[in-house]
Amino acid sequence: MSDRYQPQEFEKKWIQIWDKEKVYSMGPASAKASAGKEKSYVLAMFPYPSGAGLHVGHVRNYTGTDVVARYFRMNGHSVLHPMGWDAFGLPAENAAVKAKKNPMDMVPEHIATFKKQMKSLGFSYDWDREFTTTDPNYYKWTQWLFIQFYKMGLLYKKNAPINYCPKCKTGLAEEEVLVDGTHERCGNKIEKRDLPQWVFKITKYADRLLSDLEGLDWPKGILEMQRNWIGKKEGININYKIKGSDEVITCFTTRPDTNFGATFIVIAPEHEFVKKIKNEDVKKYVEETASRSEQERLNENKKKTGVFTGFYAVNNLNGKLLPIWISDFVLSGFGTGAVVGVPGHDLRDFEFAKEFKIDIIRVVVGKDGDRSEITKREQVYEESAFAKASADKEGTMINSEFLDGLDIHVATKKIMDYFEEKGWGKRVTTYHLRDWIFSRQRYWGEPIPMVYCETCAKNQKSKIKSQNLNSKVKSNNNETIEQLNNQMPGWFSLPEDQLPLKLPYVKSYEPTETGESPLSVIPEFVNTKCPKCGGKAKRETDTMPNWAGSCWYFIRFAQYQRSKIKDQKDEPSTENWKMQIENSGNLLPVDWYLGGAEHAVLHLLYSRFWVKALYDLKLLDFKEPFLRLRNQGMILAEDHRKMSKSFGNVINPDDVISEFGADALRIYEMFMAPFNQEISWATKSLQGSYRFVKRVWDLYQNYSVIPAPDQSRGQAPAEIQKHGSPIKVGDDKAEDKQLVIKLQKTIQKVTSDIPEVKFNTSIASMMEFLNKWESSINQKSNIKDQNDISKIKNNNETMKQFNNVLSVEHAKMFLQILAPFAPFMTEEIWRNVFGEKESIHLSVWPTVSGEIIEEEIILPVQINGKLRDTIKVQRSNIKDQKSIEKLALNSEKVKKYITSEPIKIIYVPGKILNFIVR
RNA sequence: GUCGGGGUGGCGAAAUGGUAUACGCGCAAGCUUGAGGGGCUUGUGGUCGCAAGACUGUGGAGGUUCAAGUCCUCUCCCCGACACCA
Repeated sequence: MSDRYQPQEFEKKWIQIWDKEKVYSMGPASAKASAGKEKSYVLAMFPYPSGAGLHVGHVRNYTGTDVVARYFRMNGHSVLHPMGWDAFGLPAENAAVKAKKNPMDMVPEHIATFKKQMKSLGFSYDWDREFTTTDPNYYKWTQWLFIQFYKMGLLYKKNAPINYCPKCKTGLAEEEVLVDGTHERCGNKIEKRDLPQWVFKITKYADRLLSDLEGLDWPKGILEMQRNWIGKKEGININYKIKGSDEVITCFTTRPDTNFGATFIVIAPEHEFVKKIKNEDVKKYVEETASRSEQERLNENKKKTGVFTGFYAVNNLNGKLLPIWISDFVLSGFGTGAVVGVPGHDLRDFEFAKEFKIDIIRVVVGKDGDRSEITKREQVYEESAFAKASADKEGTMINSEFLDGLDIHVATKKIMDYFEEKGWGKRVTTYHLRDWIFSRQRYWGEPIPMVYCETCAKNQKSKIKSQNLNSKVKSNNNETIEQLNNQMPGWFSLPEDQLPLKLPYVKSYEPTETGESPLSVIPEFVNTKCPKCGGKAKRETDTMPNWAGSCWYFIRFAQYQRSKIKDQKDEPSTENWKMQIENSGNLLPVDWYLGGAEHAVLHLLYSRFWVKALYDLKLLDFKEPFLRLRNQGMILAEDHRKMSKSFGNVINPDDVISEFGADALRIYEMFMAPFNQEISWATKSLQGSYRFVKRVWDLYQNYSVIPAPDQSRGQAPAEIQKHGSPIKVGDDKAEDKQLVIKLQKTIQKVTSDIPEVKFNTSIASMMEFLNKWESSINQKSNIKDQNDISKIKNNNETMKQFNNVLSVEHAKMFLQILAPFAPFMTEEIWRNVFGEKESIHLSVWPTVSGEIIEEEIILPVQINGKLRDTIKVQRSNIKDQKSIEKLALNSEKVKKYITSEPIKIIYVPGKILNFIVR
């Protein structure tokens, strides 16, 4: 009698045994890596441990990652598969505010829940390496890194606009601002306020962040999003003299080829030149636009607004006067904040010209014979005046004197050269990427390890003044720490031995009235000694954003070995950092990084930036953190909406596990759809996976009650087991050959699918094998009446012969390829049914030797490309076209369609036979 | 608007240019009566037909090829990201 499948009973047991046996701990990495093994660093984006516990979406991501990790582990790689907690940041703080607790107290509780859930799912993490970003032992290093970046000149402090809610009197994070520009809590309009902020010079790395994308094995879409975010544009700054003034307006354009078509200039309301205009209309317009939020401007979208300044600029090319306008459609933050209007070939310029009745001149015509020229005034404001030709990035120049007849790309180059020769313009590269505001006026983050000393600031300032009399401080990208200090007089980083700068445990930590950090009202925190003069000084009270901890956590997993290397020093210093990297056994960088696409830009960009900076500091010897990236698709609720408490449609993994077991949940989530695809939960489909798991279980239970009938088929020799014996057909006469061939194919399929992240088809192929295995048993038992199968299955004596269809050795191989997906059940069978001493998860992945030996193949036969019949062909015969043709022509179905001598016969060996008849 | 990803049964989905719909769900019939989302067997794209079988079929229209879901051209629709970036 089969033992019933009761996963709840044995899953708990294996969690404990795996922990005890340290099955998934890699131990000191340096030792293992030096053993000449290939390494695989397999990482899932670590979670923010919320109070809600693990989501089935987490389960999907972590299971996929776990399958990959287990696969490489069984394939002999040295696998690093860690887990930790990203616990700083706004969500945690908000949750704590709501619960009226300190996040410091809540985080450990949440982590405990997450960890318990992860263990119940059987993820093969090396828990020896676990840490949370909120642990001072971790963030002392985050702070240390901040200091290194500061010292290399990557961090500076300046006034920058932050989101501020006047009603709540507090600074806000981007995430708290809704799309319509209101505060998510009170619904009030958000203002921008200038407050001093720490800013990261990420723009210095823009080019490298862009070009290094080349070598990454990432989803195309993510690469494209990063490229767009960096937004490199090559163009030219053209200087226009203002008539009757000494002033010059510089416009950035990527399309100087159209410059003969320029009819106006527009500057942003924030442009420098605006301040010099004394004109009531201008003043009014600028005030109006300032009072409207960026969102409002966008919402009013279609209609262009603007005001004429009364000034004209001169187009150097033809001496034409260009009226200078002010409009909020020109962004002060991009390019030079001034645009030359070419309404014939830019949609926005066109709309503007239409609105204010400005001339439209066409200077590019399409290649498709569209040669209409706009000359007549009446035509000018017709839609047709806007020529798509140049927007489509191809066309030929007209009305442009020496450019006439040239292709636009040739013309662009030529006129750029011309502008530069004449000294009217200069080629420039601009980026969409901005420097990264790194300050948060919030409690729940890493304190920024900087101190401000007023006394030193005064001294420094006077010193700079005297210095400046002699030599000017050059501002370039290679500032020394002294030069930097001169730019930020009075600011000092904490000495290394003062790290960690701990976040104080306090009762009240809610945002303050002034928009300053809550830490600023804690005197014990603020007041300190100046690291330089020893006098009174004040600490920086801003904290780091939640990105800080996740920027380098993957490095920490590899380098930090806590109990493993007892003498490992962990006090932040360059020496200790380098020592820890050396001891990390070349596990870095990350080989497989799996997670949601929502981090396409920010987290992935910031991490890449830090790694490059660390490379420049010679603290790392690689330039990219994540070599391979794969996205997991979201799981929606059964009703196709997002899972949410308020909808009441949340599936809790704990409930699923207690009902179906962790293996069934894992199999289902891997089988439900391709890994990267969004999918709705379906409990019905989960049952199908449960059924599969159960059927596998039942089949193997029959082995448990029968001692291996034949010693030679029992335990494979230990040697072979160690090195993974190749599967062979025909060793065992009793076996079903066709079934063994199917097993070979299944092993091949799963082996090639897992590294391609094709978990769904892996499982499908194993299901196919199971179907075949069962039907083979049915066949062998000569069951005529299918209804009796269940009766017979309960009879041990009858079952004995059924087992003969697959040898113990082969039955174990199937178990092995299933093991990454269903770790609990396979382990239970591996040890209890087959009596193995060591975990199946440390066993060696089965291999398939040589070609698959298939005696017969089924060959489709077509007539005129239409399938008419299939014929069985001996594999040995496969290259003999003549005999195969003959065989095909024996078929009645084929004969029927061949009424005359075939004109042509196409034969692709083993694939297809196609007769072409008239 | 720009970029990216997609359109295949009732549903989730498979298919190095070579038997379209594997695998799973659902459904139907039969069996098993331990029928409170239990098990087993068989069937299941559409149309016509008692059947054998025939025709048709991967959003649409063309094309390349002995052969197209797959390659090329055009087009329609859906999803995601960015968006007045000059």
